[in-house]
Amino acid sequence: MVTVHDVAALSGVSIATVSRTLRAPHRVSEQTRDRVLAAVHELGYQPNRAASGLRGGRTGVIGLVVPDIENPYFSSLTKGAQASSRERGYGLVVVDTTERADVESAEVQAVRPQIDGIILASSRLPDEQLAQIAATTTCVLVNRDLGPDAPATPTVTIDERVGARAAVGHLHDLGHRRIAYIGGPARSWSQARRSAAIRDAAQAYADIDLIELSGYAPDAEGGRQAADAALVGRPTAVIAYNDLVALGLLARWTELGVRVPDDVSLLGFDNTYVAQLSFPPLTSVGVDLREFGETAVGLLLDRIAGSTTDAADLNHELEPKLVARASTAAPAAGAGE
Amino acid sequence: MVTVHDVAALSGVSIATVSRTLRAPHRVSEQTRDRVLAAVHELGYQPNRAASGLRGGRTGVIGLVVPDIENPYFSSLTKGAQASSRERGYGLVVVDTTERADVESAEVQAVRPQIDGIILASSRLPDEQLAQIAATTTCVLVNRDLGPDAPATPTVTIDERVGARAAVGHLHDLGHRRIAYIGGPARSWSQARRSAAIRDAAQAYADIDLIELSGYAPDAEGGRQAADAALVGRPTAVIAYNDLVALGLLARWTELGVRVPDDVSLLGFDNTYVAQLSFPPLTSVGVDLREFGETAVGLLLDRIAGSTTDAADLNHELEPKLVARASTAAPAAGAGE
DNA sequence: CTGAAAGCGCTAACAC
DNA sequence: GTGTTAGCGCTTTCAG
Repeated sequence: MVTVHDVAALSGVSIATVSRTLRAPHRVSEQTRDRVLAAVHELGYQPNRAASGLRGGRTGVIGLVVPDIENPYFSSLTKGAQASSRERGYGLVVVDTTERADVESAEVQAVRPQIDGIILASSRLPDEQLAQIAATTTCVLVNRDLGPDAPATPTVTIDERVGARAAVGHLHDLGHRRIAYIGGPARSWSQARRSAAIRDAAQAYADIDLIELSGYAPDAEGGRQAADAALVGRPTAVIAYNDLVALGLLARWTELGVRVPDDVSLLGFDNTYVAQLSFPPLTSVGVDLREFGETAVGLLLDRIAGSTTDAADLNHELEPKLVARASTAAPAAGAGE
Repeated sequence: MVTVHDVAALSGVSIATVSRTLRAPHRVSEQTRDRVLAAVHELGYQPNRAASGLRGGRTGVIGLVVPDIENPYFSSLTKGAQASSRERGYGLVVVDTTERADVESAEVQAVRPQIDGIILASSRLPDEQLAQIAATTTCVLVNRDLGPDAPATPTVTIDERVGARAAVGHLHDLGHRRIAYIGGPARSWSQARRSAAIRDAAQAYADIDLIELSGYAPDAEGGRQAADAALVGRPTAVIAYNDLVALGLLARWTELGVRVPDDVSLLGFDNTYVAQLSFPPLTSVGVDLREFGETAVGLLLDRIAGSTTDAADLNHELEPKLVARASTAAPAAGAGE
């Protein structure tokens, strides 16, 4: 392992100068700088982040905590976060909590000493515990907030109302009037917001009948489970809690001979890459997930860099877009009568 | 931040005893141990891994480098690795190289000082560079080797011959005699092994005609591109390089009115979770990917713990299994004549 | 502009 | 068994 001492020896300066050359180049004469940099290059010197963090307080590493890295939603988000933290010279440690609050809590405690800040995505932690972490750590919340009376914590969320309006509007434009919504887990923060938004969006149209179901697992299996119930009210279009649920619905329907979009239109949420994998490809509403990850990292890093703790732009709400694909079309004439 | 000093003060011992209580409990009297542990608990003390690594040489962190975390293959592998390293008390830092050798090289250099070892999955690095890393770092190679004359490096690979035999045998059992293989990128290490294995497996049957194509991108888009060419020789079954390619084939075929498995059977590789998302669900050949990740971590950690550098069991070759789903069936009577 | 020196939190000799 | 002490590699005063 090559250290500052090696570089110092080779370039004939003290270790302090080596450190300065790297951290504050303007405080070193140009010719020493060149000599040091040459030595750094020649030896392939790599500052030891652990040591530098120990002394300087900053570790150069941030954490990203997700419930399930296997979920395409979070893997795309992670990819964006990774790219953007690398670009800004930070390391990223990713933690998969396997959806468990206890694991999340333990892991956050464990990584805290070695990071400058943390991004908690779709945290499963109860409000008080989350508030406590937010109060003692530089952190950014993704897909989650703490209510108005909680300590000011930056959040990045999705504007569900915009998404719901896009979804419902798209279906209405196509001519759909009976629409079913297959909701996710009853206690989920996102499900609560999403279903409320869809209800509101539907109410804006006097002629839309909305059939609401909920409580399904937010994955393909949940979709399969919901496949029969979804069609009970004879909707001409179904909105699924997310793409995975939509894919489950689609698979089971195809098995049963129900055709999409001929018999029923199908629309997913989140716009994950799996929406493009099926046939027909899924119309889906969501933000660019990599960008989502990048935004969260940007917010956190700005905070760490210590710019203004401007309470004004603490909450970033991203606007989802609808990506129309073949799974939605006009209802068959005479359907849903 | 709470340190050893705080714990020492609260429990009325020296910092050395605190450290000992945590690292070598048997070297401390039972009653002091209890006192220290109580203090640790009360203060919520978390050892600072950076500091401990700096002094002790071991950081308690390992690295996992993957080409693309968004790819279901690697996200499942990562999930397994994460679970197993957590279980053994190690932190895991995941690096996504975005398939670029230069990024991989730079990132490996950057994380090296802060980790005890590294897992390189499907490395894009040229042999010499990889050999150089392997020589200077405790590492484990996944889906890649260095040839027989290279420095001894532990490897976890998939036994492609077993997989190919399972795939071809399954199709032969169903009655298929004309089989097409849609290969991946020409220069890929896995593609080279996989196509050779399939060729060998097919040759074991005198009555099988194998049609080989290759050079397609290893994703759904590659599959869509290959959809027409795949059917040119009128095969009754098609084996795809991986599940993503299979899904691309399936989507495009469905679009064209070609039915799976009625018109043609389809079989994927890797057994990623996306194989269960389509309709029909994909028959696929592969190992349990989480287990794959766990195995790699286990190997690395055994190595770090410093057990025998037994050259004997350096190369772990996992046996893939075929998971039969609805995408494969007997060929239609009179097909492929 | 540069060097000497103090210490970040921790572990591993080495004394007692 | 337990405490004292010397650093790990680095940054950062403080002198010069």
